[in-house]
Amino acid sequence: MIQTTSEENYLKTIFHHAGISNNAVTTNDIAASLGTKAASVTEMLKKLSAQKLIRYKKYNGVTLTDSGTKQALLIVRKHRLWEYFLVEKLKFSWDEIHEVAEQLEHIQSETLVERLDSFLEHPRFDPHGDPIPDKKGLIKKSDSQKLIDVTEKKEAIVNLVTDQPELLRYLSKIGISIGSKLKVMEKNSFDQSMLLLINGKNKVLISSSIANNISVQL
Amino acid sequence: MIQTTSEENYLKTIFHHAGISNNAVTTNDIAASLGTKAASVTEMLKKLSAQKLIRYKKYNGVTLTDSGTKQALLIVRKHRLWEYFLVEKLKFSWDEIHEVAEQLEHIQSETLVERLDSFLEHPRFDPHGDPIPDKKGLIKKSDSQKLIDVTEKKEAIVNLVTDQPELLRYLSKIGISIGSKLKVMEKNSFDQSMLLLINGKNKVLISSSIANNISVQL
DNA sequence: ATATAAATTTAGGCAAACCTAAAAAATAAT
DNA sequence: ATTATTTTTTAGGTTTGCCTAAATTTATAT
Repeated sequence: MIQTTSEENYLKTIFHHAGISNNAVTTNDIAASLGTKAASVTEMLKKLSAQKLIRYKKYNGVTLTDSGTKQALLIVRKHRLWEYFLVEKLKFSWDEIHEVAEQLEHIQSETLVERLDSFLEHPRFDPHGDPIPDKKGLIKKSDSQKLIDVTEKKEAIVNLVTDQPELLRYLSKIGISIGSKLKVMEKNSFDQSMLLLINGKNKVLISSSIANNISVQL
Repeated sequence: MIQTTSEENYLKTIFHHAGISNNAVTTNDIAASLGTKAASVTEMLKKLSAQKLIRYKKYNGVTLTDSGTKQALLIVRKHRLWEYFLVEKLKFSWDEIHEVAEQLEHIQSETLVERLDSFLEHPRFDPHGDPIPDKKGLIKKSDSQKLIDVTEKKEAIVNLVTDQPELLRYLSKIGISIGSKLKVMEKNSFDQSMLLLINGKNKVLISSSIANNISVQL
């Protein structure tokens, strides 16, 4: 059940592209992320599929199975723990850590990960603010935060909206309600407006005052 | 100038077999250590030779070049620093560390090694008591110790012998003088006698009273 | 010194993970 | 709806690091 480094990288990439809602991911997207060619991706998808880590149907993109998701989350856990270690203990700045963590995340030793976690006193977020899954691959729900504070490229789920009927009406019109999945596509620094992708479908631009009134969790 | 993991393992193995005095190492010995077959070793020796990391002449064994030795020492440095980390910080017992350190030593990042070294406050010996080379690949000479205290399988260089003329005569007869390279082949626990390999050539058994009067450094 | 044994190298193959180029399927555009 | 475009897959190739079996070289033993 141990994956090769390459298989792990594919799982991780699929996981990151699929987002929380485990959307189907395309061959080309994977190739682009990994810097490989589509043909190589197809080959690997067959291998991962044979291991039941992904659901793969020709020409149809892939989704992670539960088992695949768990594997991916454990790799993410390792990656983020090492990032935390590099910043907190070795005093790396957080733009130096990615390359090294990419290597460290593939070290195979459950003991190592758990001892590292203890040594670091069970951090819940990595230096980029991303949550660190626990040893079972579960991400503890983060406390909710204002949408306006969500970083670019992050996905979040709508949690609460203030009960101003006018705002609620507007939000429902553009397709935002509790439980909606939002991805922050762009944040415009001059006016704090945000371009959102709603439920993976529609793009909408919202003003900072609206973003300020939507509460989400990652 | 960056090696593959496999190349690094070959260099390290050659280094460990060659000992301080850089003796020629045989194809079969390398194969046995690495759990590969002789044919695979031959193949790799050609690659390392092409990179001028070893001197290789068919049927003649190999020795490390200066460049190869330096590479090997840097890998050893990483290995031992990680071992120290695992024991001192992550509370591994020292029989659990080898497998993990074997993986960690191949992480490619000079910055990582140097920051780790600082974080650990520049340890000079790993948990097995082996010296940790510095960033230039130099092993600081350890303080001299009595031959009787040297661990089995370790190599040491004769440093000082007490000036008892009788002892000196005896030692010179069996081929031991200042600068001789000794490898401790066996230590007999019942009488503390030691079987030594002198300068990689002759085997000699010495009693504990003699071993007690020879000072060496690793 | 010659035969036997052991060590080493060569030759030919295999699996993993990549590639290019061509074929097939799905999507988009007129 | 049919063509054009894009995406994906298939069909060979390449490289790295390993393998087995056979050939060669070196070492050992009578």
